[in-house]
Amino acid sequence: MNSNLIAVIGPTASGKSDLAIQIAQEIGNSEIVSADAMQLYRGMDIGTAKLLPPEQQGIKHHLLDVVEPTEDVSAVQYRELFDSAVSEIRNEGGQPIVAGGSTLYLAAALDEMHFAPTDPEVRQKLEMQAEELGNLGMHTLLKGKDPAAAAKISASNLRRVIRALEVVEISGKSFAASLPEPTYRQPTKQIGIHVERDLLRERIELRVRRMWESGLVAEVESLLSRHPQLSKTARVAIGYQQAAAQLAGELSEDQAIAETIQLTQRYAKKQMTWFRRDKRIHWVESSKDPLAATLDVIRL
RNA sequence: GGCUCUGUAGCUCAGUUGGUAGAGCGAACGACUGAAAAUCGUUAGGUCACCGGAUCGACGCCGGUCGGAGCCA
Repeated sequence: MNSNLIAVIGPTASGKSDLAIQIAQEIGNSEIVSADAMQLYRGMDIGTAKLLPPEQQGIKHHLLDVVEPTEDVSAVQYRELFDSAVSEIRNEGGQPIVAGGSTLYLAAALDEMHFAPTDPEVRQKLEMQAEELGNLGMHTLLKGKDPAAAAKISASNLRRVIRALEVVEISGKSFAASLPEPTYRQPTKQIGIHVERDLLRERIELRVRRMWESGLVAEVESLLSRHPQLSKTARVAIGYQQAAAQLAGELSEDQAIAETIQLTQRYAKKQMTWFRRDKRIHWVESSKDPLAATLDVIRL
């Protein structure tokens, strides 16, 4: 058909996984590459809405269950995983279909992004320094070393201030605090699934309730018994924090579910804010035969 | 029936001795370059339950009406 990379993106619960499978079945000879920060983790299935093998309809899926939940995966590491998955598929003459909603991972995988290097020691040093100097002190420090970055980053956003200082210290160069116009690394068709707001809210609520019915709490219990210390990323997975709080008796089941629904709604909204900026995305309406609309875009 | 407490933003609540109101959460919008399901910013919401009174002036004082909660009969 063509050699374009196909990417299905959209907010949580918009139906990316299903649409990706349908596209794969329609096109044939296709494999799916997940772009989901949490589905990377082994043992985190229910709460990440991961498709289990029987649900994968015989379509091969990549980048599910590839790291332990005690590990962090940076955007650059994700890109490496992504590149090897894509070339593996291409080497066999297959069509890769990307599906996922982790915005920074998608950008790293699909776009030209030049990430400055990182150094755990430098960062740790800065984090300790931040405890003494506070947000304002760190921001002042950044102003001295990299005024351009300081002007773009709010003093209250300590995380980004520290990262900027880290980059300046390691590379001696200014931290690029603004996102560039995105450019694909290779020819790509991005399909965005748009779901009408109220409908998405309902879907999220339903999905979260089903997670509890399907045993998310038990999954979290067993996950934590194997890995008491989850990685920084895995630890903050929506639903997992709440199920853990329920296990600890800090939240009732109703509260845990309600909080998870709430956080998921906010997450979906944040994803949409990010995606809206990308004018290259071809949006398809979830309620209007998205598969047909997608095939039209792909065949263009 | 009596006594006490209570009615302020969608929700939970702050509001000093009277000068027409704030926070957190939520919502909408946005930023985002090695943690991204992260981190952070902006904005919009209130005839302060209702009616009357005293006062130059009431969310705040007085009286009443209607809702809540608790205790005692």
